[in-house]
Amino acid sequence: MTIPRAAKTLRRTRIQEEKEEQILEAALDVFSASGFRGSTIDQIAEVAGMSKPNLLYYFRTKEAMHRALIDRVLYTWLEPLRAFDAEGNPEAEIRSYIRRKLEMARDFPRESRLFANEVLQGAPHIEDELKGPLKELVDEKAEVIRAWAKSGKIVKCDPYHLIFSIWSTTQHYADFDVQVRAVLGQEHSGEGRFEDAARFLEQLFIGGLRPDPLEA
Amino acid sequence: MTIPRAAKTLRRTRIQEEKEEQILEAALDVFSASGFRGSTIDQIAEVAGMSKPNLLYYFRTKEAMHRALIDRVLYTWLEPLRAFDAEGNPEAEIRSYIRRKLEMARDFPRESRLFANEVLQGAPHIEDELKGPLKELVDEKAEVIRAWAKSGKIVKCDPYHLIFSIWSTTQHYADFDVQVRAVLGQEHSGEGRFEDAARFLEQLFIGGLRPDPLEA
DNA sequence: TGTAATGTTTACCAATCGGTCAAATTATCC
DNA sequence: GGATAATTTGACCGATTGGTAAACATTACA
Repeated sequence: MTIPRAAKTLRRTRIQEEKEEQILEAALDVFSASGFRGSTIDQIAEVAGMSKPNLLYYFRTKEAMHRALIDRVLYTWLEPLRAFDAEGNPEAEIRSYIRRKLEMARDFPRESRLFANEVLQGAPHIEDELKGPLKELVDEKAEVIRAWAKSGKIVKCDPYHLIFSIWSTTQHYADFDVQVRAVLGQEHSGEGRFEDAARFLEQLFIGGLRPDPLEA
Repeated sequence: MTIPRAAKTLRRTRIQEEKEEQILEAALDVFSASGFRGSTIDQIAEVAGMSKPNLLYYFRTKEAMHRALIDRVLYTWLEPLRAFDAEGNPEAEIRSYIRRKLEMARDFPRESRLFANEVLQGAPHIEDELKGPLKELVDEKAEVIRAWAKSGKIVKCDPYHLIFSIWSTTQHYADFDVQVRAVLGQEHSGEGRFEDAARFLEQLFIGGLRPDPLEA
């Protein structure tokens, strides 16, 4: 009798690697475009170019596919924030954080939308990740920012809301891409909008965080 | 033979008003939480407290319900931007725009999520509204901002990206509420977070848009 | 090369989907 | 109060949903 599920095998074969990769790629396409509830296994199967039971051979359920996808993407997604360096120059750190986040919005919009869909619908599948690893990382970086503010390197401000504002402004260009393009019109919808956005956001945040000269 | 659809009657009865109201209220609950594809008529019927065929007596299709809901909410949603006054003081106008948008995120999060879901998933049902009325309104207000920048009342910047950044930072507190609360932790998840956000955002935007003293 | 494990597919299932129908119930108005 | 229009519902429809069973095909490896 054969062991019916790839998950139960101990060593992963070459085919397993390839097919799981192929499936997660398709799943990213579909989940990011329709959210968990709005996506169907059939859609993913079609995009992946294989039969539905074949998908379910590699991932027992729709939830398992979604979870595997999230696990795979989450670590990478937090990389820019992790790179935030306490020792660095505040202005340069914030500038490069904005730039990195904007690059991710441009180059990995599906990943951004995957999380956006999930969080927007109440984060039923990633609540633990938000309250655990994400919160810990943000707490750590918020402490860095707080120290910068205290020492007068940047203006006194709430570090959490600063981080939220960088997240929201940058991810906006991935998550609300259709709206951004609709408003900018055809003539400004080229990739140049990311450079314009970078210029504006750097100006906004650098100017808005410049330490108050009266305090010192 | 009775006319089978309420939509075909010329005068709306009291019952029609009430039930349509009741349905749209339930539809807002469900659509904002799961997006169009992820929502079902049965869910809406249950929330509305009536049978599915009864819903379909007032709105022939799921799409019709969604459309009616969007039409009803869109105008109100754009009210704060419409109130943006060219004659006013730039700093005060921007400050009050931020405040109004934040109030809406706090008081009408479902409306915010309704649009967020829709836009996030490619805006298949509101593309026309985005490219038409929304774009026109934004174009008009962008011109106002551009004039302020030109006359040195605020720093020279791209007005469209300024508007995007106000939208994204404020709506973030509605659309990503779960994430905001998870990161802030239980102790800072009271309604005070909206005041903290308002304080930070006003500081950021007022500081970031202050005209460069070197130019004048 | 044989064979056991791995991978793939066709056919299918019960549950749920959006939506219809006709019958039953309720409100309106003379 | 009775006729007529408006409203409500249970039963139902075909299509789609997530997922299964089992036969079939392929691969890896001795």
